[in-house]
Amino acid sequence: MAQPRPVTRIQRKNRAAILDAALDVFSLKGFDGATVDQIASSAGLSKPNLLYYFPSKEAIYTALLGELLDTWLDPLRALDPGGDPLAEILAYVQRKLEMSRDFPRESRLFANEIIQGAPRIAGELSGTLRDLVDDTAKVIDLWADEGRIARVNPHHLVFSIWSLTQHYADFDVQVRAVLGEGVTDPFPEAEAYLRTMFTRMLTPG
Amino acid sequence: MAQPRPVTRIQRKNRAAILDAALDVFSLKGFDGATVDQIASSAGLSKPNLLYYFPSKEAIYTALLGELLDTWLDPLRALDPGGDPLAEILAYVQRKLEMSRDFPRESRLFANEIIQGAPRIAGELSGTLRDLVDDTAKVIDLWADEGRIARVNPHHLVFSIWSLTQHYADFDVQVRAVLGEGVTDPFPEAEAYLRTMFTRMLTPG
DNA sequence: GTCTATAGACGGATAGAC
DNA sequence: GTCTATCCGTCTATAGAC
Repeated sequence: MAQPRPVTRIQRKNRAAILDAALDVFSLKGFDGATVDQIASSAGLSKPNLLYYFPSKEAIYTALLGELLDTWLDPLRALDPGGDPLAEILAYVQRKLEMSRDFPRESRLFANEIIQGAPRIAGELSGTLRDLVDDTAKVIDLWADEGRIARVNPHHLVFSIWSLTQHYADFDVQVRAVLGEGVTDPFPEAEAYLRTMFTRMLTPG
Repeated sequence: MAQPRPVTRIQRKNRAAILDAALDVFSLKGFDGATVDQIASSAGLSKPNLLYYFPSKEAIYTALLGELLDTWLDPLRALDPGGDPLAEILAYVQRKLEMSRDFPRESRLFANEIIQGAPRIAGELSGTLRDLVDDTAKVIDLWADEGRIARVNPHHLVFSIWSLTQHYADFDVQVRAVLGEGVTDPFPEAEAYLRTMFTRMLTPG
């Protein structure tokens, strides 16, 4: 085995700058539409220098995807089966909406990947993701069995939370165009709307 | 003025084949990720022959977008202010969901365009689209004033209908991966879920 | 670690024969 | 209308000097 190289401060800094720049470009253009030149100049590096840190465009992209998938699913993992059902679901909606507000590039990166057929994370989708959603669905069904929330299709409930919250990141341009110049931040209204929507839908009786 | 050329049957057929192939490729790869070669071979033509019908890649793309925008908004235009409020909204949801089922490529084409900053339809979004949504919002507010539906933020209601229905086209791969191999058609369940969701949310009292 | 220079493949678009 | 051949630009990636 080779000795691990000492990682200098400048290495860490450049690697981070590259991944940040790559997130900018890939999330806006998709994998095929992005170019290494755009990433390099956005990171303040020359193209060969960037390729000194990552062996290929593909390697940058998969490094990004791999790091992101886990953090992206954390809010769902945080859902507590022992908590108050409606409060737990509303908290999940809010966390997801906050991620759309604070990490829109990450949301668009995943959206691009899925729309293009998820060629690089198809395995994760039908593995990790599917298992996690199935577990969550069991919890939701149990809550409905106990009469603590109204009965809903649990898988489609999860889909609806994803689509509603991610919409404000992925379709941000459209949301702002429709709301007009007067609205500088659509998120407070979105949060109130989603809270109302899910409360009315899930309150028993 | 030049005389309009007679349009032969083969011209109409090739033009249609090109647009159909372009829809395949652009919806899957986005504008930058698509190549003229892919479109040409998918249409059964050589690259120079394709460029005999359209002057450029850009021209094919804008021709597609222009033709699609109108039909895409037709379901919203069909919403009748004189009809029963809940029935009108549920009918709109259903028409949009049917479009996701029957025209997923069109949905993905728009999704790609918006995610990438809508460089070619920004004007339409803050013009035609915004006016149409504003008119619809007034109708929804009026229905709430009259107590015929529960009060909701009308703009975000429209956003939620878009995001929930288009999700089943744009994120089709993810939906099917999560539901598993047993589910061949997610749409019947989706329709039932959305009908329940909006009925509970909009029923007054 | 970072650069200039460039290889080699592929992109959009055109010329011109048929 | 359709083809082969090709121009020219840009792409990813590498070689090699410093």
